[in-house]
Amino acid sequence: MRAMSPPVGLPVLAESDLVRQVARRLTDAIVQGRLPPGAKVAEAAVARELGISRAPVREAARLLESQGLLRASPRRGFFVRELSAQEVDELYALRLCVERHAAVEAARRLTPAVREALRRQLDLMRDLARRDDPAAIVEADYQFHRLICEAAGNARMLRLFDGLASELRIVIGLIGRLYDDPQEIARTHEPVLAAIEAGHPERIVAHVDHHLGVARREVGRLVQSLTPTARQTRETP
Amino acid sequence: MRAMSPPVGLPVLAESDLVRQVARRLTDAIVQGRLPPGAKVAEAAVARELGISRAPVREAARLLESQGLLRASPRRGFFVRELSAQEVDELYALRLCVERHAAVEAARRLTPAVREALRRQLDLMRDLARRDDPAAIVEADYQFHRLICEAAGNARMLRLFDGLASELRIVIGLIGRLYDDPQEIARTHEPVLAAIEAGHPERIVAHVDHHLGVARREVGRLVQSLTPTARQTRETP
DNA sequence: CAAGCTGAAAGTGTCGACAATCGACGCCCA
DNA sequence: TGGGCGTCGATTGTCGACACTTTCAGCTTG
Repeated sequence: MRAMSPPVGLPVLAESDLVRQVARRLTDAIVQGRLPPGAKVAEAAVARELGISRAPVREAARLLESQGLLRASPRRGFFVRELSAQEVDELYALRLCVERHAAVEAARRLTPAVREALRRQLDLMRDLARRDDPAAIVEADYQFHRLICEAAGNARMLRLFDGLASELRIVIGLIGRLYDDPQEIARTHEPVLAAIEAGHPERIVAHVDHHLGVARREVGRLVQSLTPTARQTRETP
Repeated sequence: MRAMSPPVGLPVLAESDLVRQVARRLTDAIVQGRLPPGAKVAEAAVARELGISRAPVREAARLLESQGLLRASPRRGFFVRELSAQEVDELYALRLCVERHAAVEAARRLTPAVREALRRQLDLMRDLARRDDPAAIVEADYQFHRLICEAAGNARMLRLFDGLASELRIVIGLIGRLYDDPQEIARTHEPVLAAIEAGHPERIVAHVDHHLGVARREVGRLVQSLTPTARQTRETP
């Protein structure tokens, strides 16, 4: 009988939600590149490895499928999604739509706390660039953009951004280093933040367009080079 | 080496994917308003009604959850998502981002076939408005916007639009008639199509903004009136 | 008479099992 | 020798079962 004792601290022991945990682990494995595009995600193997049954694994896989991280092939199982150069380009087009609006909106309701957070994030990126830690830089880059989306005050938009970012990470996780010059990442973010602080919508849009345009071309080029003519693993669409 | 016999017709027999079918039925029930916001979706009941086991129902429910149609409450089950006025507003803000870009892009690559399809859709809406069939008008309205997104040539964007539209239909299905004057719907679409045909980006954005702005305010007002102070069914977040 | 407690019923979270299907290996035959 | 075909193992799709939790109606109690 759960008396639900006084609302003291709550260690919150692992709640029974196995599905979330499995989804999380699979997501991590994908964005970290441990599960490369095209890799098969066998239910039984995952279940064995985690010491659980197949049911939660299947449900988690469905979740990731509708998030675009996995692809379900009936009677054949789940595979890590393979992104063509065109699909990557489409994702960047969507990011552009979203982040333009987010940046303008973030500027409109900019608070000192948010401005400070953005500046700190930019400092962090500069610092990481000096130390040349590619994985951490990608993460910090993502966080900077996420902060802007968060500051726009639209929860649904933030969820969308997270989804788009996850999908892009399928390929970004593969690319060792995004830019030849790590320092350049921080530099290309500076005008975006400056424009947001200045609060001129046209300039914000222009700088977001330019920044994402650079990333779009850069990633597009790298993805193109990753897929010379065809991939290694083939299956029917 | 697959000789892949001569490319004769393609019967494409129906796949046995129960999960998709269940997801489809639940989606239909929700957007048609047969499952109102806050309604409980009991796995066992659905499984019994469809004559199948609970496993496919659970997986379908997960799918709809990540699409925003259902909300999962651990140990309590799935419920049809309830949208606050603010959430509806956020969805419209996202639609604005997406459809602005889609309309401009659709204009850039407008083909005679697409132009013809858009005109026919507009005619259909005018026709339905004269007959005063609210449900059909909402459907035709949705199709018009979808055609524009499709014409933009970005598959990922189309998927996003479908998702946003589904979520909005949770509430739109509740509202008997969206506009006092049905004829007005067709009229507010005309300048959008005209701007796309003319191909001036600024005018396209302006008209899309105006059209969606009207819908946003209208739906927002109706949603507000649907939720006077609190809802009937309450549960912990 | 209202509020809290108690027990049972219903429902969820997870598991193991079974049939159907897919892919691959090896065999047979031209 | 090379290609088509049957068989076998492995995996998926689905099911029924069980333990635990939540819910609710009825009873007890202040």
